[in-house]
Amino acid sequence: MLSTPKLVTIQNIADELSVSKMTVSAVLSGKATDLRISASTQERVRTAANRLGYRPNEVARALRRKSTKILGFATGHNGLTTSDPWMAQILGGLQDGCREVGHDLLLHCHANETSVEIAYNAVLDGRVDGIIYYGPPGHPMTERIREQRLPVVAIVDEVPGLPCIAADDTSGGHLLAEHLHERGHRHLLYAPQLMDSSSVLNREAAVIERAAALQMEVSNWGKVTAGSEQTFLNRWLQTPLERRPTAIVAWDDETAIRVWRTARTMGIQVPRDLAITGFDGLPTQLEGICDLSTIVVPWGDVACKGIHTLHSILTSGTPPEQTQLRLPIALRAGDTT
Amino acid sequence: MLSTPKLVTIQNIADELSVSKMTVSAVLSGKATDLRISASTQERVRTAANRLGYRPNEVARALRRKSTKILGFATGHNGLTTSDPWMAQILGGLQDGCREVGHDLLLHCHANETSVEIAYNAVLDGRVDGIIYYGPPGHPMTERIREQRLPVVAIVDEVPGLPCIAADDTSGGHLLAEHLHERGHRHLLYAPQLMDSSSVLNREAAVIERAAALQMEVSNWGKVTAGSEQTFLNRWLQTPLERRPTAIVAWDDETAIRVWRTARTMGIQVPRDLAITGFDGLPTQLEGICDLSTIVVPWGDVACKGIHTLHSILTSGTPPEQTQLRLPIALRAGDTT
DNA sequence: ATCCTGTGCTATACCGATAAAGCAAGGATG
DNA sequence: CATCCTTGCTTTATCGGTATAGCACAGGAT
Repeated sequence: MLSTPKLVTIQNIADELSVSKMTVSAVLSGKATDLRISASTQERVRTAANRLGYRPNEVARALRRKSTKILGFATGHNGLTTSDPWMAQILGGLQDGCREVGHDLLLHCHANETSVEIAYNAVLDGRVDGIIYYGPPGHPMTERIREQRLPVVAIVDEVPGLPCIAADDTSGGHLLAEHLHERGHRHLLYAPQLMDSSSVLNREAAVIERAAALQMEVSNWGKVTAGSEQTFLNRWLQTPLERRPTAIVAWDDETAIRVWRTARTMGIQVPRDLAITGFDGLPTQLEGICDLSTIVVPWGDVACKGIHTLHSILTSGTPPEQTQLRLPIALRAGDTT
Repeated sequence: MLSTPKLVTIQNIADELSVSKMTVSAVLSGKATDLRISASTQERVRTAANRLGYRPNEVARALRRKSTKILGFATGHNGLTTSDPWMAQILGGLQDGCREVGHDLLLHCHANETSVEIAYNAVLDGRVDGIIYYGPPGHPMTERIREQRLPVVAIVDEVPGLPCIAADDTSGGHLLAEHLHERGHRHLLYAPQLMDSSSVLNREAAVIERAAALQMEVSNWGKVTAGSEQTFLNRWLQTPLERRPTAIVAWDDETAIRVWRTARTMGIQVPRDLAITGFDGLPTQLEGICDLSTIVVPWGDVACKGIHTLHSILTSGTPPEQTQLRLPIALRAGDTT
């Protein structure tokens, strides 16, 4: 029969040595000098603990110290799952961060709205010390989180009133516009995603802003949904050359790839006739097939820094002065511009 | 200042109503009839609990019941991270399973060997009730896990002495050999990975076995490492036609794609001159570029079923009779065979 | 009048740790 | 010789719940 193994407690060791359990606790938690435990007793306790294979019960500790040393992760973006490619990077970063600050990571990213509610409750239930939140600013829970001053750090997307670690999407948009300008483009076509994400909106705003500053025209024909690439490109083909954008700036890598693939099958020369850019900088197992020009978002770093920020909030009791952070983002010029 | 919010405890409610905390506990944990609490008192307790926003402290409960209702996940495969594409699917399955059985999921998949040790300790520390293990059978920790009869369920790779949920890799290998036989191939070239994984070894053995049964020849030129695809294919080109394998059976999708890509640049016609198959059935964001013939491994289902198995072990106290499970696997015939 | 039974709750202990105060014995000090 | 300090531990309370036993009171049976 498999079952939770019998635990060796501090009391077992105390009985074994005929000392009080406080003595054992003091020795094993390093407070021996505070309580003035003799060297010989310390030695006896440590030996017995080793022999019996003692491990302190973390649940009991957590109850006493009122902290589980577990951090939670919740997403408020509907439909987002751990299978999404950038989520994998985020998870990796969260784990790295947790290891660095000595906490564990509890996942609450079910692909539905209850995720945030579950995570929110997890804090109130004392299951986690704090939460990393990746979701839209308007989620109903964010209001409660602010009101109750719960230890929550937002990542990737800004949430008013909460500390936030994100990528510098604005710089990313600028870099993209500048890059295309350098390559001689004067008319861009932005392919947006209408999602409740400040990150995505920042990308768009920055491209448009910098493009305008560089005297470039920016068109917007609405989103390129999966399946509508051909229609989209047909419209492009039918546009007279003088009014035709020379580059499509997709809101993310996936869209860019879809457009690129369709363009290829339609005989459109990339980047000669049409340049295409993405945004995300995701590695893919098919890398090399399409060397997409894109902005590399440091997903892992954002997540990792988020954990550190959360940890310092929990440790210091107050949010660090710099709770809004934008991590540097870089252009990766590929073959599509 | 952000910090752990002030908790409403059972005692607060008891004080408020001038009843004992046991009364409150009984009502709120549904044991009211056992303890014969009057309907009016029950009502008063519930009202007060709602008004004060009471939530039971899960840590205190966990201490008493000696179960955290948290399950851990550990990988013993060195270098494996959450960014690996099949890991994303596994994580998704683990989460689904956890939600179904009402537990939380704690991650311990750092990309190094200590992952298992950390997870192992987490059980002993009482932080998690049990563990899902994805790693090689020979990991030193697996021995201790067996000895101490810890609640651990292996997934994907078999570990002697532990319950295991895996994909039916053997059937997958058979399907692959049969498929290639049907397409007229009589000489396969197996591109293996030498890794300490029963899953991968099963794939290989099954392909070879069924190929032999179907009178097909199977060659093996060793692994195709990243970068050596060209050398590998040159050897293939230089092999006289009559001794040349007509299909490369790669141990996984990623290798298959690498070979396919290189073959294409070398002007080798796929599948006319050379067929290529993978194994994993991963969705990719570049899907459509290469419609690889592969075996679809139900990673998510394996993980989810693993959670259910672990849960039933913890609940029943004994491993269910059927602790070795192989989930069905399917062929997805693409354009490369 | 006494015993018994059911109702409705309270008291106590416990889960496994830690914080804080207490206390006995021995040596130093006045 | 009485007082104080130091050493080396022990005692008690606490974290926030739950399990178990107990107890006061009312009403019916004997």
